[in-house]
Amino acid sequence: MPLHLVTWNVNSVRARLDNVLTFLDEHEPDVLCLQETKVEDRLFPRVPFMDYGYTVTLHGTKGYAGVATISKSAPSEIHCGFRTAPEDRAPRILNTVIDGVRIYNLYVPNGTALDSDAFPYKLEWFQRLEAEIKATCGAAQEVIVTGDFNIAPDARDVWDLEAMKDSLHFTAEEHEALAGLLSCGLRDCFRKHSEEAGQFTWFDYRNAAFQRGHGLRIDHVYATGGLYERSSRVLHDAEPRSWESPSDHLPVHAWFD
DNA sequence: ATGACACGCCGAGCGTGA
Repeated sequence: MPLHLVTWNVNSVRARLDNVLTFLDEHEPDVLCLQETKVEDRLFPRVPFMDYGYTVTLHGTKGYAGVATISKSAPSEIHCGFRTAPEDRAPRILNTVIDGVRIYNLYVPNGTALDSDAFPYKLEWFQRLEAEIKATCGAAQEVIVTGDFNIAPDARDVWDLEAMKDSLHFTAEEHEALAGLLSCGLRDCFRKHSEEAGQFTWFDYRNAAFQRGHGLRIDHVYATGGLYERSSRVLHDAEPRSWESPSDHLPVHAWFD
């Protein structure tokens, strides 16, 4: 069964509602994984999504972080956050099974600054997720892990290598944490189709970064073996960036045959 | 570049993002 999945950090679903609905109407993906919804579940604008025929699955809180998985088929299984205690300090993980595929929709902690306590939290967060996903990946079920990873994997994924060296989103510790998470057989669908450098998914609002091509590739789609083989195309969609009041992230499409 | 820009927050600057 073919699958068209999109991941998009929308930087507030309410501030971006018109953009998101326009996008949904235009592309009709099977699954839309949103991050940074910045709204508690009872105030999420579910109705317009339901009017488009989608099921809305939420894990949010007031004002910051938050994830939502919008899907044509209703999930057969839903887990919010880590599956083992203690609870995460923010809503960042929505783990659903949709049409037989387990989909982890992630908003990875930013890390804030290397000398802040948010940085070790980011690294520990990856270790917890790795332990959880390793228990799943071994099973027969195919897995997609997608979302805003807040890590640029390698030199091709940053606009200024010198400036990014040893800085947040591009440290050896973060690269190790990401490698650990992926070591159970998750592979980068974008890199299946392109070795090109400078293909970014995030551009700072400041300093005309988008116009200058100053960005990072931090929004990713990873898949296990069978699904990775079925990955036919990945697209960083620049069109919504030209709309009024855009998100600082592009939506990333992933098609599976 | 301690910069910029944008979000939500019981309402004005501030924390946060990347």
